[in-house]
Amino acid sequence: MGNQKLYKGSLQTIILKLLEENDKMYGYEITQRVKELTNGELQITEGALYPALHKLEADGLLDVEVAMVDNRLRKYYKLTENGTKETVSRLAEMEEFLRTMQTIVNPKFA
Amino acid sequence: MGNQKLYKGSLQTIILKLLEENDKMYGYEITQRVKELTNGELQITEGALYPALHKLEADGLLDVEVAMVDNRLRKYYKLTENGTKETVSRLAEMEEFLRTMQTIVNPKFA
DNA sequence: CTAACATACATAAGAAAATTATGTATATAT
DNA sequence: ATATATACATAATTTTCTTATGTATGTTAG
Repeated sequence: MGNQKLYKGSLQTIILKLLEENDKMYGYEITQRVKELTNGELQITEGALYPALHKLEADGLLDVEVAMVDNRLRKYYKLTENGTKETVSRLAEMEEFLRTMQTIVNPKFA
Repeated sequence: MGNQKLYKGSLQTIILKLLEENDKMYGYEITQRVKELTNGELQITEGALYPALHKLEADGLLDVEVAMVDNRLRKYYKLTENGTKETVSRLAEMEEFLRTMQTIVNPKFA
């Protein structure tokens, strides 16, 4: 993903959040949406993205559905029931984390 | 450190920030201050802390000064000139990261 | 008085999650 | 004809942590 190591550990949560909003998305689409959302700040690399998607699928949080569009392969991912539950708790953890980090780096606004 | 992988990548920045505020601190003190600041949310482990301090020192961002207090060894760390500069840019990156993550997980409040 | 807990350092083995590089293939624009 | 975009993938390596272990002293509770 991006250049900074700070994002390490948050990729799965980002993917889950996007799928919560968009019902189904394919890998390349996710990279583009993130780039767009963050004004280019965060560039998810393929070497990080695809293994992450495969892991989420293996863990039963995502289902995959293959499609051919314009003669190109696409793998659409969507949240499973379990994935939807897990997304809620991952987002809660993320918000807790963000609050905690704010407290540390900017105690005045905590 | 804590149990969540979200903190991965942020330990160095946390250490630098505390040293910016406190002039000089020793390892154990850092773990306690962080625990205190975060109401126990973030527990920095020794296996993460000491290698991080050694790396910051090796990179020329920290100076170390050994002391004996109550018959126990303490290694006081403080920012070098370079460390002070680096802290400013690391904190800027951290705030950018926090804003970006907020944008992603909570678009309404971006 | 002794066992647990706190203080204070350290390192080594292993796991997790990325980066970087590479590979395949099609479509479009210069 | 070449570069760029779309779309997937994996392998080698690096970074950063977790977990476990080791040394040593001081304090507190049963």
